[in-house]
Amino acid sequence: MALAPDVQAAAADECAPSTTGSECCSLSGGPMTEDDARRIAGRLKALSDPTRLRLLSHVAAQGCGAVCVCDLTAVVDISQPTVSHHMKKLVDAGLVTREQRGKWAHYSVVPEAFAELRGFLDLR
Amino acid sequence: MALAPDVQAAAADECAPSTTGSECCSLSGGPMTEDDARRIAGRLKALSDPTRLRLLSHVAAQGCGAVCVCDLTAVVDISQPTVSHHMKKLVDAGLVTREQRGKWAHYSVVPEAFAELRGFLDLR
DNA sequence: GGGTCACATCGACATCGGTCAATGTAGGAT
DNA sequence: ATCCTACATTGACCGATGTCGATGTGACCC
Repeated sequence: MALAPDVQAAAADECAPSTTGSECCSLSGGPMTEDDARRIAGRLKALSDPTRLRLLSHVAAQGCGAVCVCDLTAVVDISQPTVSHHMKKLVDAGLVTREQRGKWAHYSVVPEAFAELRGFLDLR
Repeated sequence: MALAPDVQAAAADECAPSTTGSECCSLSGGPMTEDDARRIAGRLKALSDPTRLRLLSHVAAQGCGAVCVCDLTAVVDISQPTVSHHMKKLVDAGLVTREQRGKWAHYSVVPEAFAELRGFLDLR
C-alpha cells in the first residue's frame, strides 16, 4: 500500500495539538468506537428532520412547561398521526419526555441530552 | 376546537422565563421558520450516520491537519466509493472542506459550522 | 506515450424514513 | 351506558439513503 501523503507537513503550519483529553467521547477525542458512533448518530438522526426541529422548538420554547399534541398540530401543518410519530422518535431518542396527564400527553425537553450533544460537537 | 390544557398551571412550579433572547435561531428561541429548520436539519442529517461520525472523528482528531481518503478507508471498513460518498455529504453540508493537493484529496473540519450547531442546541 | 495511483462518479440494489387515511384505545362528560 | 375527545397504532405508499462493483478522470512516474 502506498504511503500516506504528507499530513505532518501540512499540519506543521501552526497547530494546537488537539490534546485528546476529552472526557467521554468528543469528535476530536480520537477515533470513535462503532457503538459510540451509533449512539450519537441515533440522537442526531432524531434531530435531522425539519418537522421534528419545528416541533421541538415549540416544546423547548415553552421553557419548563409542557406541550400537548393538539398545540403542535396547530403549529406545524401536518396530520395528527404524523405528529405522534415524530414525537415518539424524539422520546425514543431521549430528547424529550412524555407524561400522560388526564387524556392529554405533555411533552418537555431533556436538557441533559442536549448538553451531551453540545459536548460531543465541541472541537477541542 | 377544544381549549388547550393547563400549560400555564404546569409551568407554574418554578420556571426560568426562557427569555427568548437568543441571537440567531436557537431551539428555545421561539418557533422556527421552515427555512431555518431545513438549514439546520440538513447539517444535522449529515451528522446522523455512524459511518460519517467515525470518518469525521478521524478528520477532527487530526487537529488542523488534513486527511486523505486512503487513510479513512483503512480505518472504517467500507469501500472507497462509499467513503467518497460520505465525505461529499460532509463537504456539501459545510462541515468539512476539501482541498486537492497533487493527486490526494485533503479534508479538514470547519469549526464555525460546529460552533453554530452547538449554539443552536443551547437551551436557554 | 503507457502505466499506475488516488479518488470521483455512475448504476443498481435493498433498506430506511416521512407522510397520510383508517382504525384502535383510553379518559372524561353527559 | 353512550358519546366525544385526545392521542397512539397500523398499513400502505414513495422518495431518500447507505452500500457496493464497475467505470471514469486527473495527476504523477517511467
